[in-house]
Amino acid sequence: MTELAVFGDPYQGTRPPTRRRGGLADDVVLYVREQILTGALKPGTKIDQEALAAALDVSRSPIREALVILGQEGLLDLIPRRGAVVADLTPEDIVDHYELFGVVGGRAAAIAADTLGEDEIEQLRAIHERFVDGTSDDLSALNWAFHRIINRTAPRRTRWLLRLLERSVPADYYEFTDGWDAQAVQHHAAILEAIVDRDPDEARRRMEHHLHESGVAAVAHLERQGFWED
Amino acid sequence: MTELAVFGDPYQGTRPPTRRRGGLADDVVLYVREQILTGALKPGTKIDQEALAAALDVSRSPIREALVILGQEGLLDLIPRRGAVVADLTPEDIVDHYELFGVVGGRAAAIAADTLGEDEIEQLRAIHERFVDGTSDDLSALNWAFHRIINRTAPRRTRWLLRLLERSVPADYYEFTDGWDAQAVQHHAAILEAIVDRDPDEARRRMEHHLHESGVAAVAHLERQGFWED
DNA sequence: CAAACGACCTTTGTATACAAAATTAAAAAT
DNA sequence: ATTTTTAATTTTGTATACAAAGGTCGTTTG
Repeated sequence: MTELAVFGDPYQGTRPPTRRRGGLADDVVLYVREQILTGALKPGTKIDQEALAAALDVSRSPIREALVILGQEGLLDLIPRRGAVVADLTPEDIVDHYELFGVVGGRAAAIAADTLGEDEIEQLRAIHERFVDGTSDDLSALNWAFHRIINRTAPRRTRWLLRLLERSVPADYYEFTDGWDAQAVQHHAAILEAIVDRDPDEARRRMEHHLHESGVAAVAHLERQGFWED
Repeated sequence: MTELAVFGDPYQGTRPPTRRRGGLADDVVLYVREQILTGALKPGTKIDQEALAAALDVSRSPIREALVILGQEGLLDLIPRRGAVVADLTPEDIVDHYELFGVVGGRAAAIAADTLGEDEIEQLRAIHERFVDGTSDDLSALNWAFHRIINRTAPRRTRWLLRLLERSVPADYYEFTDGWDAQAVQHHAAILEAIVDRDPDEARRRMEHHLHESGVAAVAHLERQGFWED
């Protein structure tokens, strides 16, 4: 894909940015995170640096940097001098995480209700329309775009935390849960309404509710997938 | 200090644990974070890995791991292939950060109001008494102990986030602000009351308010210290 | 037979070495 | 004189080498 192709992309700004390629450590993070969040790496499993390095065909340097990042995200427990272990990730953790997502995202929604420009509200409405419509092939991208418009008005530190919370949890999975889209449409509609009404408190409550339910859906989905089997 | 001394320590559990010594990277993190949060390292300053390594007399390996951690904390901007730069830290960032602390700590307080055992409430009251009294030499430790009892009942992920938020912000400074202790006593009393009343919603509101005011105090203190001069 | 000790092996943490990108400085061209 | 190009230098990212702590397993000792 060339740089120029972006200008013709109808999804402009409705999609997570294709991460500007950093170093090998980023790749390792992506790989290991995926392994953990899909359940391929079970809690308690020790990460052998040398083995991982060999498997991904890189040296231990980027491996170690990746482990530090995943440790900061809470996905690994880093015990000095005895290595990294996959952290527990119980249903309670998932629910808790989405609840946190809720209070932080709720804050963003409240701010959005206060500060979003009319033009941005119009964008939000347009995206929501397409989401309701459901004919779009990429509902996940539309969902992301909806939240993005709300979140990007939040102050810097709040945006930072939202990005952090977004990364370190199973996502993009529950979105295909049966009936989830219908529920999400309802939630989004309610949030949009509160924002249009310039009602920050209601926007916050509804965003909290939305993310709480998303957490429940995520747990249900993971359970169905056998994430906690064996 | 020997291990055994702990058993005779009257401050048992009222003090942040003296970090179990990890690797050199931890030391570097502590050092650089201190430099940033005291204003010695101004936003925009580039971190020269080699120079830092030389200054701290370690190799670049632990330096790089430290920079990754500080990047995750949002104190550094890590730009691939061109190094680490001290991130902006405006008054708005500080306020925002404490506001986030508020919503997360508020959640913890709400949970505490619901789930704290009578014995723990008694501990909380005892600590608060000593805090009110003010004769203790270490008000900061008592303040920390108060919050700790509340926070440790929170679920795992919430505790993780609280620790993260606690680290990456100027703290322990505003505590010596003129009049802050008096205000904190008021706030703590109100929070304690809500917990005793088993009123989660009020506990949350009051904790949010407490941390909001703490943020304002922190900014005022930093401004007075000339943190944003030059 | 169980617990404790110790030699051996493995794995982590740190330092150093090397390759490639980015920055700087100098030279050439407009 | 200013801008562009190109060569030299610095600095990052990655790989490898080395030292020390941790773990293992067999032996010894009570």
